[in-house]
Amino acid sequence: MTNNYELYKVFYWAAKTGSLTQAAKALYLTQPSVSHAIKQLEESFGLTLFYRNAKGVSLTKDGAVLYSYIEQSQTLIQLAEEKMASLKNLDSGELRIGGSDSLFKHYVLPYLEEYHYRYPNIKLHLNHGTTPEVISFLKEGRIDMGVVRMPIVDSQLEVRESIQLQDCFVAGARFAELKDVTLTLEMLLQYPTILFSRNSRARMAISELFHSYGYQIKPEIEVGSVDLLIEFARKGLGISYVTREFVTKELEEGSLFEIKLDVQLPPAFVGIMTMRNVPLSSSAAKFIELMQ
Amino acid sequence: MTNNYELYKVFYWAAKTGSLTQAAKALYLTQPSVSHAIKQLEESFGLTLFYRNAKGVSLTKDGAVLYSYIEQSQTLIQLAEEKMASLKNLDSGELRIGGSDSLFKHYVLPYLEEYHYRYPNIKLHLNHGTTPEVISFLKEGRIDMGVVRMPIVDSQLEVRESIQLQDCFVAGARFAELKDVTLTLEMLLQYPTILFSRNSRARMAISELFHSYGYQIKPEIEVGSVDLLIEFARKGLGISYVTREFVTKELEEGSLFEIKLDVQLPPAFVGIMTMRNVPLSSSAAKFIELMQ
DNA sequence: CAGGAGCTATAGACCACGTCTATGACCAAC
DNA sequence: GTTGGTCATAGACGTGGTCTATAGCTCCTG
Repeated sequence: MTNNYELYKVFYWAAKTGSLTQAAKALYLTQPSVSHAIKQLEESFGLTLFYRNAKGVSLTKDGAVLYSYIEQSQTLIQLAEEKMASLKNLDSGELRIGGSDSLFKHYVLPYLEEYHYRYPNIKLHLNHGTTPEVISFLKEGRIDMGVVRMPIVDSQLEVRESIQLQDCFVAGARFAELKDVTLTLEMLLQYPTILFSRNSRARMAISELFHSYGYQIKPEIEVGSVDLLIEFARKGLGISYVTREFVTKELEEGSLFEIKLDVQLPPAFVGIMTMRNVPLSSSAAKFIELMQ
Repeated sequence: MTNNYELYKVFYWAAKTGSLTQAAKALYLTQPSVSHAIKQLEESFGLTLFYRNAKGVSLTKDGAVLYSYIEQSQTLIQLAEEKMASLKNLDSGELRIGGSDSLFKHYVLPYLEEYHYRYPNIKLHLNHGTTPEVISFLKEGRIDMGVVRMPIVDSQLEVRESIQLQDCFVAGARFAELKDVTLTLEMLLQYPTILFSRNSRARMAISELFHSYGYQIKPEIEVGSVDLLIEFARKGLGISYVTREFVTKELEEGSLFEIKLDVQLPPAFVGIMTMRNVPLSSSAAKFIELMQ
């Protein structure tokens, strides 16, 4: 018993409308096609499904039994098709993004607001973690995309380069004497520094820079969040290494100022990671489109 | 959005087995056909349904949503097909018969026993009524077949002639003097007679017979059931007009004897009625086959 | 009662499309 | 590197689903 399921669609409409002619219209077929289809079903079961009357058809006992199953089945398919359409045009679905707290707060958030405004029925899931954590989230399929600092070298990942960030050292009023001075790395090391504690891209980048000049940077204070980096610098606890774009407000209002150095600190790029060879969900594709 | 539902069957198996190749085997297709089918579905939705891995396929988020609907839908269809098969081979279903009490008791019952023994899962419904009532049951679709006395003249009905019955007059010990006598109709009328009260075929037939000879038969007693006809005759309340085949036991044991007449009483036939132009249910077809 | 307007069934022709074979590309494991 | 598994692609083939045309039936109506 392995029927062409298409026949059930015909059966459903014939039973529902009580007329082969009406069913044909609903299915954009001709009446003989419907008649033929019903006959096929009947022959495959060895049962009569419809009484043929002068004014249409009506279900036999056996046909009514079949209908009770097929009706539900068809309804489910119709619901499925509607659901697929709503997923397609982002009337439902979800978007799962991984990244660091600071990038979320300072970079992704505005886009998320716009996205949520446009597609209010897409559920948003944000998973924060370090770059390696985000990468494994991605590989495990727990997120659709990750927003992290470049460079990323992983052949399984596809990385879209996004905005450029410039890290820098900033200090508050306590170190006002450094405002108009250009420091060397060596001079900087005389002051207490505050670095991000976790094994982040930014931390690694600055350590390497000092190392390449023969120095080693040992922070006075290590903190676990970008907000604390900023806060501690403002309070005068030391000189913080932060992303300039994330302290625009403080720099403008003067609560922090940037330390000028005689070396160029390396720029950083934000990358939007997705799995190579894994198709994007429409929600994720739309979000990436929005960010670019 | 009007898809070929056949594609959902392919999708179901692909998702269920996690492999296009396995799905192809389950459906007796080739792998490229399955691949093509899935692609069609994906294009029709504008969504990706599967991740293609080296060792098979796995559902995307969208695909998983679709599967949650389609799985149920397919299960229903499979249940429907099983149910149809069980209806076909009489593992389930019902049989609704209409007829008179006496015919049920003396004629249909043995067949019903055999039928029920062979097909214990077929539910039996017996509806008793007069011939016109049974005919309207049939026309209303409340029964599958009717067992009544002939003749039936109705172009909507198909009537299969069944066994022949012979009505006759019987009496008990009280009228022992009539045992070896052959009576004329006129002589018979001297005795008290007991007839069936309802407007039955048998009653009509005997009234007509007397009428055609210029007499009129007025029963001493009218009773509402065949059992009472027999009982009253045995008790000596009169001469009952009954169907000979229904009193075989009493005739054999001698509690009743048949009155010989000088005229031939008309024979009666039992007819099995079904609706012409309305297909028989398999349960009814089987029962009729059993009776013949 | 004849004729029309529904309905479904049947016959036969046709061509799209679903299926096939053959092959390619890719990946993982040995 | 080789082998054996996966899915994707290309192109050919032929069947089966669809069509048109028509018949047959029932009911309704003038």
